[in-house]
Amino acid sequence: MQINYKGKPVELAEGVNALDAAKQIGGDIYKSALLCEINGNAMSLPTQLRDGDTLNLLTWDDDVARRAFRHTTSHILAQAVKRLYPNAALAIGPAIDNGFYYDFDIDEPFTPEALDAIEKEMKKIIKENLRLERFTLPRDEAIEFMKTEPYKVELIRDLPEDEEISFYKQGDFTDLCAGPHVPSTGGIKAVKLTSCTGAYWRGDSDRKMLQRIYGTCFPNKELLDAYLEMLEEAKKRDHRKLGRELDLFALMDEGPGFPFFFPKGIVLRNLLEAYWREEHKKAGYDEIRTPIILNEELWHRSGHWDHYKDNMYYTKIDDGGYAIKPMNCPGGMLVYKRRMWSYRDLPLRYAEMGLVHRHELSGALHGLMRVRSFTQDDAHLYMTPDQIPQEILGVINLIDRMYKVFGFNYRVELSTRPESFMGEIEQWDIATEALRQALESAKVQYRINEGDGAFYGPKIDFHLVDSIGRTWQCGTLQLDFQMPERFELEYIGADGEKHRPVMIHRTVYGSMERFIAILVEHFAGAFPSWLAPVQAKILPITDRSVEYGQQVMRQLEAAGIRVEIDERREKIGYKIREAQLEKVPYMLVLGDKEQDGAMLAVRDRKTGATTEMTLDAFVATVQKEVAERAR
RNA sequence: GCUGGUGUAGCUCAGUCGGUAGAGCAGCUGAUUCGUAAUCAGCAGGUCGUGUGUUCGAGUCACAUCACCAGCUCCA
Repeated sequence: MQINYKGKPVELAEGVNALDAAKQIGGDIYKSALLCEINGNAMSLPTQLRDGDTLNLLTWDDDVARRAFRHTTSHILAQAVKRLYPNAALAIGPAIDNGFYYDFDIDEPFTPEALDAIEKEMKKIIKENLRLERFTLPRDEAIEFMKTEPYKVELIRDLPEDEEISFYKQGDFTDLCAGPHVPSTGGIKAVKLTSCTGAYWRGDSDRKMLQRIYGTCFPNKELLDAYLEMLEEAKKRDHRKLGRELDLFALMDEGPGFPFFFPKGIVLRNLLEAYWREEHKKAGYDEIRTPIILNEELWHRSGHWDHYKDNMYYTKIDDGGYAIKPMNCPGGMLVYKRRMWSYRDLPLRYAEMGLVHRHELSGALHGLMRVRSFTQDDAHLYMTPDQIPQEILGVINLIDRMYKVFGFNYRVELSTRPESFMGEIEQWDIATEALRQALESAKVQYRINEGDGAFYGPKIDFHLVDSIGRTWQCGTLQLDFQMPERFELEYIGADGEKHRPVMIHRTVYGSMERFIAILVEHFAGAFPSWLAPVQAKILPITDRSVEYGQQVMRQLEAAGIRVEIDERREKIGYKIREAQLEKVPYMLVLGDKEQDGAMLAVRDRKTGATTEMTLDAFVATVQKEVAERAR
């Protein structure tokens, strides 16, 4: 028979599988192939080929193959656990980014020592080099076959009627699985179990908590070591560590989830706000500010009471009930309602740096990424229905422009109607479709996040990545027909009649706190000069140069440069080391030579190179970088 | 909130079998006046997260509680 491989015909014996074909094709591909595609479908290598098939061999470099490799390792994990804990019930064990996990229902949670033993057993299974064999069963027989595994039975019952129910068997272990897999356990050359933790069955906090084991695996030990080293490096960028080291911000025991910002942190924050105001002014926004504490009745009217009351903080003023705002929109509504509007006034774009408080679960708090008190760079846009597409696009473009200045790559998600929602389903469908069309017309790559919308409307979320690859929602764009309804917002149309405006809620940074955390990790604390809390540090070599240093400092300050001086009687090497650790972009080393020539010796933090220049030239350099927001 | 882990000086960490607490860095004092990533010496610094208990005696054991870390759930 003849198959097609890389556009060329290959002659093969009848009944040969893809693994045999790989051997016959020759070269190293046989050793590195993990998986194949037959006519475009990902399949395990031992799959029989048929005359006319198009074959593609996949290696570690292919995402699909990596996932299969990790998935096979999760089966090995399950097999090892079953050998050591025959009573453990199997739940699910998928491949994830950078590794895999498997959930078990077991009486005693796993301990770190138990993980070592399980990892040892996994290595034994790998050494046994067991072949993975696929078979299928009709639904009834599948349930009968898995009758000792209640979670598997539940999974089988939930499979669609017409779905083929397949199993993979490796030695003494068989698991319900759609596949595909690598051919045998021997291919997993490097494996490490990284952690164990509780996880709810099917992600539902009302259901039983199972025990999850996480691990990672690679086709060789070098890749595993490189990965572990990368994780160690990433930890050094952790914003919680850098925030303390660079004296920017910190969280204290006295206020869990309520961050403190120190002078340098506030410089950074103010710079971000200044840039934000500049962009928003250009984009036609006006800025407002609304109170942090508002009357309880307002929160009933907005619907927050019904959908958000467990996340809110409350207080009493005289005898009246008040709530601390968890969102800025109700206050914004009142600002809109202060007068009557004409269709000629719309769209109206009101931005607000709004400080909100939310009672997040204690276990959810995470440095500045997830706090209980944060400032949203919020805005509410009020428009006529026909202005919707253009306003959505305006927001998408604004977010894209601002993220690019920082050099961020971001991921976009369209989040649809949640289980707990306000309003009519038809309106939700219209709003969701409007967002989808805007994404399509802006040619933005996105994925759908089913059921993750806000209670008042669907949304587009913009996610940024932290130092160890976790993603965090920052920017958001939410289309809302509900609040205008609830607050009876109106404008007078061209027809002289009253109409209801449509509203968009949106943020760019998301929250100042989270954005700063991402920013710190993105730059590993070494901010570009336009954002650096201290742009230049003057390092006099001896006491003799301190006065010249102070004179330089005054001139730089007058030119608007953020500068510090290190007057301590320390050696220059020591001062440089400290300035370097503080990640100051420029160090000005000043000694007798510089003073005599009225020059500066400018040391660049990035390269360590020193350049002689005049004060004016240095000012020009920094001012140019700031103006361009150079990275 | 849930599962597991951690909590000792400002920071990073040691502390054995239960016998009354230790280092490096930072800080302070003094000396050193020095040319591109750590000068030397001395001093000071802790109710061992908090509380209760067991014990002749608790950093160490038990229970409770608070905070933090990883994950789940939730979310900007």
